[in-house]
Amino acid sequence: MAMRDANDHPAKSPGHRPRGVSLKDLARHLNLSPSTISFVLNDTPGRSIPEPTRERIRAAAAEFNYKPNMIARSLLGKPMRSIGILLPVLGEGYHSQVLSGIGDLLMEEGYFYFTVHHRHKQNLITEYPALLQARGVDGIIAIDTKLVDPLPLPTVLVAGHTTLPDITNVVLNHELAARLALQHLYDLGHRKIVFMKGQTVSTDTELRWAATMRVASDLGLAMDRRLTIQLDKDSTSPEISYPGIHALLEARQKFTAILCFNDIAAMGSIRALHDSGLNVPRDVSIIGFDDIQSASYQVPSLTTIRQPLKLMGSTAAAALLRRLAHESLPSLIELEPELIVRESTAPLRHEPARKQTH
Amino acid sequence: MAMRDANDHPAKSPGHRPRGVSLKDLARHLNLSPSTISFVLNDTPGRSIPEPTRERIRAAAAEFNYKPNMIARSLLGKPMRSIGILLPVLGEGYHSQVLSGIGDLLMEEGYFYFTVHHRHKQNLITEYPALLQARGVDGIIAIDTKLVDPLPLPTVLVAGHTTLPDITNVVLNHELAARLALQHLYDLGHRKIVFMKGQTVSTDTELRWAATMRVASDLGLAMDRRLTIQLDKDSTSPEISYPGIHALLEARQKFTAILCFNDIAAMGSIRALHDSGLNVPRDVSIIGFDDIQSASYQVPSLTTIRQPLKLMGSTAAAALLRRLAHESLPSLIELEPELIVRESTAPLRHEPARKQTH
DNA sequence: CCATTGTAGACAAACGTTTGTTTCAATGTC
DNA sequence: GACATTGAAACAAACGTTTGTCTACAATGG
Repeated sequence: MAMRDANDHPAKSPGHRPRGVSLKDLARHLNLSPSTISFVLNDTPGRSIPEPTRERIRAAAAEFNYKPNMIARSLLGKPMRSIGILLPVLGEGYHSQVLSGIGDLLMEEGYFYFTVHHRHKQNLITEYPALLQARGVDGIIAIDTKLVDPLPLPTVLVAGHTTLPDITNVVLNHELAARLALQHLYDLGHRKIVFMKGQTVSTDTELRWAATMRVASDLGLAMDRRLTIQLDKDSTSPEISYPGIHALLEARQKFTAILCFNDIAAMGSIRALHDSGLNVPRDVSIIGFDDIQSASYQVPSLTTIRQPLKLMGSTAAAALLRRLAHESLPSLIELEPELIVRESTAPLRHEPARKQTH
Repeated sequence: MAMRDANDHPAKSPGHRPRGVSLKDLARHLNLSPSTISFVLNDTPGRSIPEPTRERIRAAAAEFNYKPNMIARSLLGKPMRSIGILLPVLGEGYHSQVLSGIGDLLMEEGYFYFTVHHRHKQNLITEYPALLQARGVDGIIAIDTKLVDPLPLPTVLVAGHTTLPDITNVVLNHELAARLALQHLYDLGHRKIVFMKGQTVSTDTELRWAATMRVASDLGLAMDRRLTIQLDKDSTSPEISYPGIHALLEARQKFTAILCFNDIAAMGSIRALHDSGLNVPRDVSIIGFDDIQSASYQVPSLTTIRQPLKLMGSTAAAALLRRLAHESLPSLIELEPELIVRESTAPLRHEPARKQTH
């Protein structure tokens, strides 16, 4: 049962990294060569090993909980079965949900993954892929990340919108998203709508804005520059939308609805309105974007455009695995948003609106 | 500038894993031996290499963006500078915040990490460490995970409460947490308090419950079995507390405050009360636990016991790195909670409470 | 002038796998 | 009985590093 010889200290020479049982250990124990064991454990075709020997080997492998060292294996060019995920920031919300979708699928398929956050810093974005490669990842998934150079490894982007060759993008149908949101507000009677533009670091910002503009003009909705909020703080906390809403109220702008860039901003907006004595949805309708987990448990719960975030994650992961298996892939995979109507939107009241805000 | 010879296809034989520039490539280019380059790049002491040569090597390394292959290096027993993180589930809330604290510190120190979720399944918990080891991690951090066997690698636990030898636990001072929460409710005049016990899978459940019992008895608060909610669904969504609250209302129990197991449950509780026509904090005071990011942006915002989650994460990570550097560590690191008073708690009203709930 | 020392490197082994090739005995064929 | 075939396994090279040892040459000292 004792695997190692008596004089074979578990922690060896200077570089004493704890290591599991090796093929060699097993070989010594079975009086076989490492290669024979490798053949059996990998079911390598074209090698004749009699069944009794195979049994003996498999039994010993199970007994000593032998796991092949992926590191040695990958040095030979075999896949390491681990991948790298690049994202702007850890924590709640959008990235977290996508990550969760990726993680579920990868673990199911027996892949492990590194998570790497770069806070949109360009030097980190360019540096990390090589460091991941040095750790043996087979491929990379980048979420909401602006890639400039092509990566040295198979890559799939979530919300990436790049035209780099050989890269698959998993994106939302922003045109439909904008249509669902604006049509909903329009049908409720809203005409004075505040538009919120995302932070410039976010890769979705431009596409979504353009789509929103197009749909607004289709519906004959006026685009009033003064009813536009530009998010700037690179934060994942609801305070991002606080200053913008506050400025609007200060300037005594009239509006009856806000189309928020995401649910976090929607939460902040509700809070800001609430703090100024305005009620959602009585005085102002709010529509969010993403449908993060807490959106349905807010008071009021958020009407929002659901992005299938987990699905986007798992789709991206599945795409990368297919690419690793040398299947060919489309360069664009578009997923459909969905309007989720909850409490934060309501029909326009026709009584003369609020007057005093503070 | 072209690094490889003409006949040296970038994608070689069958096992064509894309690989970066190797020491050998560099050696060929510089007409030096790999070892010499290794000496220079690692500043190995006791080797005499003249400055001009050193410069030449460093220049070439920079030019070709050479990064040492950690995999080959780790095969020799050197640290791989990556670690494995074990946690129950991805997504929002507690784990996510701790993870964020760990991730920040690790990346700052140039470490990479695998994230592995096991959904409290015992077979996965026992299996994953060996698979992480096979991928070369130097150590493991486990969050809210019930370990049974000692791991083959240096380990730090967050909210682990194990007495396994050689393991450092990073935990909250639950005694103080319970005192802060109950004293707050007590001072507001509440005596009929609902206690909520966490899911049995959560490692914090027992300690927190025991501490709560002790403090309650210190304050002379009655423990009414009928005013106890046992969470059971293993979920991170607010619905976990919905059934419990609902049952309480059905049974027409009288209570004026709820001490929730975490903020998620608090959100669900507020929602459940709200749906039954009860207002928080007017009719019932709610106190949460954790202070997750969205706690302050709820309406009403949550009074809660803040766990320094990010700090717990970074503390655990720092501890692991110290252990990897062979420094000795205490087996317990206790961090202090903090009472955050917001809108969800209020003084007890003395008018006869609500009567009809539906 | 020859022995000693020091300098600037090259060389080789090792880590744990995979895999193409070789070995050796037993069996089968003429 | 000589020879080819096959079965079962060992052997060896390779992957990209690190590191202990070795070599070639120049400079120094007496």
